[in-house]
Amino acid sequence: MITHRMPFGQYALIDVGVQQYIFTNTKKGSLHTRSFQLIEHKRRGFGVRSIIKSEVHFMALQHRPLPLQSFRKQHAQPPRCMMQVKHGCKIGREYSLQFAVRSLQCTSSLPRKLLSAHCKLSLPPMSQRVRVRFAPSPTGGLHLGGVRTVLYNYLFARQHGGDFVLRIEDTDQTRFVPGAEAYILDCLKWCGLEPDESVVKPGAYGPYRQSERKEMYQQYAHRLVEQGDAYYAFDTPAELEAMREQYKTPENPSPTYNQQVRQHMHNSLNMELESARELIAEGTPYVVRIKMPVDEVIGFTDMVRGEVNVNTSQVDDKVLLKADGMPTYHLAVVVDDYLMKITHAFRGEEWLSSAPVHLMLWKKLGWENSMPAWAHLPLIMGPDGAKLSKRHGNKYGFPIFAMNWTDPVKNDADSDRHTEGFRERGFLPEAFVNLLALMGWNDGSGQEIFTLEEMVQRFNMERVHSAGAQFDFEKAKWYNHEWIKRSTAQRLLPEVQQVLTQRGITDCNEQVLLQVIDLVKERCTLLSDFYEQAGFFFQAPASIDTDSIKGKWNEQKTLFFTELIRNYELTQLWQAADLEHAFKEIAAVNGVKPGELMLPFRIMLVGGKFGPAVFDIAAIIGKEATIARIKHTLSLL
RNA sequence: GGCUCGUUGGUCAAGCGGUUAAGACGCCUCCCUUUCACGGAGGAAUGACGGGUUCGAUUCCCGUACGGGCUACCA
Repeated sequence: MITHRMPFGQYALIDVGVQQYIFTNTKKGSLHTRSFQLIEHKRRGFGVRSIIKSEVHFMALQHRPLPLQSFRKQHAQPPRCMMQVKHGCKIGREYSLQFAVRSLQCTSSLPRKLLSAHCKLSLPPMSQRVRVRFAPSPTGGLHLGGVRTVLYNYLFARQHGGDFVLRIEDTDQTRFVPGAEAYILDCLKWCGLEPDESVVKPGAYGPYRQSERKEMYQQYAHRLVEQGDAYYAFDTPAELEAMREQYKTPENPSPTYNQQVRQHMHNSLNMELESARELIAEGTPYVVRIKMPVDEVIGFTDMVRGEVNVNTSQVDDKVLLKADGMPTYHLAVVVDDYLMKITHAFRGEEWLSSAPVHLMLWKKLGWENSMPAWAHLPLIMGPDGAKLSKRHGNKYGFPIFAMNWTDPVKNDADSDRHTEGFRERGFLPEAFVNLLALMGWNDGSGQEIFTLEEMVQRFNMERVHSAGAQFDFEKAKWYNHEWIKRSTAQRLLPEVQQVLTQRGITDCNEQVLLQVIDLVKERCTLLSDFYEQAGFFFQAPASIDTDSIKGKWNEQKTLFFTELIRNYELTQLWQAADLEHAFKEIAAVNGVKPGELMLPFRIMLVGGKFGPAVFDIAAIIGKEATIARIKHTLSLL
């Protein structure tokens, strides 16, 4: 018989006779539906196998973070639900336990590394006001993945009644691109994802540009040096290059400034701190690097990936403060997230491997209790499976950026100076945001079309995938098509007007246009399609597909159309039904099947084999245009 | 190479130990439609591999393979 203990936060402490185990769940989700990892055990006398079919009781999950120590103090509270060990087994040097909770079953195993002291949760208490941030660097266009990150931030913030802040990460002076910041703001505006706080709408936590917060970072960098958690390094770029060359081997193609290497470099670790200060006083350029501890395991609970643990020995000593006095991303995110009271940090998976550095900083700066919950979002890939980049757009012919972007630094000779955006390609912002949301998230119901409001309602981090998704432009177009079909003519009006204007169709009656939009919208996948589908209502077609008529043309048909012209010229009735009636009557008189006449008539009016019902078209374009177009085509045959 | 994350049809994906393995995009066939589209009905196509646990594994565990990411005084 196994006595029970209970989990707090994510821990389940289980007494197994004389053995004591502590479990923590390894994945997102609640305790009874996820797997657990046995993270600490004391073996006394008998193996896991002997507890097969024993019973374990434990407490229900409480969504409250708790350090291991305090957990231990409190574990005497009464259990709330039962867990039954179903079986245990040994795999190599590891153990696997399987147990059932109520009717559900879970499996756990002993991890390879015993991670006893590192099971602190990173979920902040939800009583705190939720604050999230998107922190782009203004170095160019805003691409898909960026917008998706914004979207998830936005949805999460709205859903929890929190704040969404936009922070500009412009710490790299060398990569400054004029206009990029304003462009990002414009993109967010177009998408309808406007931040609550930003450079143009400051809140209580400004400034919102990192370059304007320069001094703040320095004090923390120096504090870390004081504490011995960071150090000054005087290595020149050439020396660093030499170091890389020196340590480079086929097995280790990219050596890092790590725990071994730092002992041989020009830094304050290898001299008296005073001498280092003197060097600095003399004006020697220096950087501050973090001193990663030797052989500690550092881990956190990622909202999408579960437990992530890394040994600090594998992490290099990243630069925190650059020689120009600016912080690197690593220092800046931590300091700013802390100062801006960020509760949840969403970013792309490309950041996962530097998370240990950030974690260490939170810890060493003494802010561990305010650390945000992390969520590393899956990457969006190109058709070839690699992280989506501008390159893919060029190669496969689809946009990557939200809106057109012209790089002011490049000149016209550069082929990639101009990059096309989804907006200019003819996407509706509603569709763009919708399709992005579904790259990595779904609500489980099978629904694919969501309004922003619906997404705010349904969004749930627990349903965010951990695997990357390949971007499929065909599917993206489908979303747009769906949105165009579902939108009212009134909603589409401004965009359609713009498309037509750009193509030189400037004076169209608004009422007529609304009618036309409803008639043709189901044929438009991109907004630009409205030119082909609606343009002929306002302008005679530029070219007529006479080849499709000529084959079956004959004198009889010419006679029919001349008679039709005569009839239409005289009639006062110009409704679609009237026109059709007259058309069929004349066909019958001439002994021609209407079916053979409809296609030529359509081609005369629209130029090709497409468009809505012919008589609807004739009714809208009016008597004059209808007759003129028939005559024009007749002259070509 | 090291570390790390991932792996259900061509693509997006549901599923949380027992299913004929949803649905969507794309593709194909048919119907509707005197054009194109919309709509409707069908179809082909899926759990990387090897072990383990279990009465039973797509689902839990381990390993291998493959893919991604990171490996800058860039973010």
